[in-house]
Amino acid sequence: MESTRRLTPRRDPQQQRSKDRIQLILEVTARLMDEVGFDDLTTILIAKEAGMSVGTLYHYFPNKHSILRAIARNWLDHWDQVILEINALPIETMEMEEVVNILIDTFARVYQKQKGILHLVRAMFAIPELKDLDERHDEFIIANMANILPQIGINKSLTDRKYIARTYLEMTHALLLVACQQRGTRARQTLEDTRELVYCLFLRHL
Amino acid sequence: MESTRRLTPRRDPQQQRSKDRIQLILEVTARLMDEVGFDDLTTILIAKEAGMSVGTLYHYFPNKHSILRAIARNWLDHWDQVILEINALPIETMEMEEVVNILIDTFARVYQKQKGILHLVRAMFAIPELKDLDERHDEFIIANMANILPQIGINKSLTDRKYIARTYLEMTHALLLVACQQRGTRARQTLEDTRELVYCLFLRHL
DNA sequence: ACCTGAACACCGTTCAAGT
DNA sequence: ACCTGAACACCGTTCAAGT
Repeated sequence: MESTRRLTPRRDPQQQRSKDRIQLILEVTARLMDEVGFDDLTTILIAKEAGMSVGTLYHYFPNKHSILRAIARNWLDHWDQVILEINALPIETMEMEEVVNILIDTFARVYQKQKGILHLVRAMFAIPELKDLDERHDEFIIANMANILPQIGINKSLTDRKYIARTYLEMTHALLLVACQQRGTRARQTLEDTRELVYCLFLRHL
Repeated sequence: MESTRRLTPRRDPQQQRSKDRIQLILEVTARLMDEVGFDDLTTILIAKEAGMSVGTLYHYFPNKHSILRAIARNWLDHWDQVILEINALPIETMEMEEVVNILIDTFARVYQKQKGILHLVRAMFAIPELKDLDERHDEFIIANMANILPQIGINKSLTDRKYIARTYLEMTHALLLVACQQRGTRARQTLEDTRELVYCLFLRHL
């Protein structure tokens, strides 16, 4: 252990009451992140809004970043689960176009589902302590995509497929965030473009 | 004025000595940003490394963010200038492929030129006070791209062209940052992919 | 056993005093 | 006129004392 700071909750909650409080802290933090912004989000404010003292807050989370980390984890875990489900589909039997549709639709839903996604992504990018979470998740998505690619006809080396998967991931990430900030027709149009560009990327590496 | 915080240097430097010191602060900050990271970058450290007291630092910059803002401004200004130069080319006479090549090559050079580009982009994303800089710049690039598009055969409404330009900007931004983190063949491959995807995006909206 | 909040450490910023 | 750095405000974090 030594000087490495803990980023996980101090201890696993045993009682329902504790679990509720942790959940409450996460919800309050996610809400405040949207309301007061990232900079004015203080631990004392979070504690006050959650109806407890700072001390109690620190009883459940070892530091401020670990709260954001827990929110990020929930989101990334959901995403990981979704890619596993896609990977379990009978992809070899499908058209590439259909697979791309499923990928984009599912990913888009993952982004739209998370409240305050823009702030969360910003936090993951800005806070060094959250970088490892983001990186591990990226690698997980990339590994799964590298597994999907040969099933749609991209029979390259694993290294090459991982490389393609990274390009896929970064591109969709950027464009899905744009779509999250748009409404109605425009948002749908961006999804269409994303779909088409992914299709284009895959065709190029066939 | 009232309670709005100043983000520009306190006063325009009149003497060469002052200009040198401002330049020194910017260089030291850019270097430290890479060396100690974003979080451990304190004003006292910057002042010490620049061989002056905090007070003197604050004589030239009203606050910490304004230093990062000045670095960001320099980069964005360079970029703005580059897009103006491209816009001044006889684009109507060129093939779309050639135009895309020039765009990607030039943009890639803008990204590679900036020392610590990843930290800078992170700062622009994370610090709300720098958001307006980024937004104004985005709009400038988008306006110029919207002007270039009809010259390569994309004759849509201004709104539609701006929309295409945003997709172009976000996509290239994401992928050029990826390329900055890669080396040699891989980096070149990412540039190739970016080129191809932009080409694909433009063809789609022809 | 769990909670509180004053106290501590640290960093951004200021300003009275020095040259 | 310019510079210094102790002092102040504020926020993350801790821990002795309370229930």
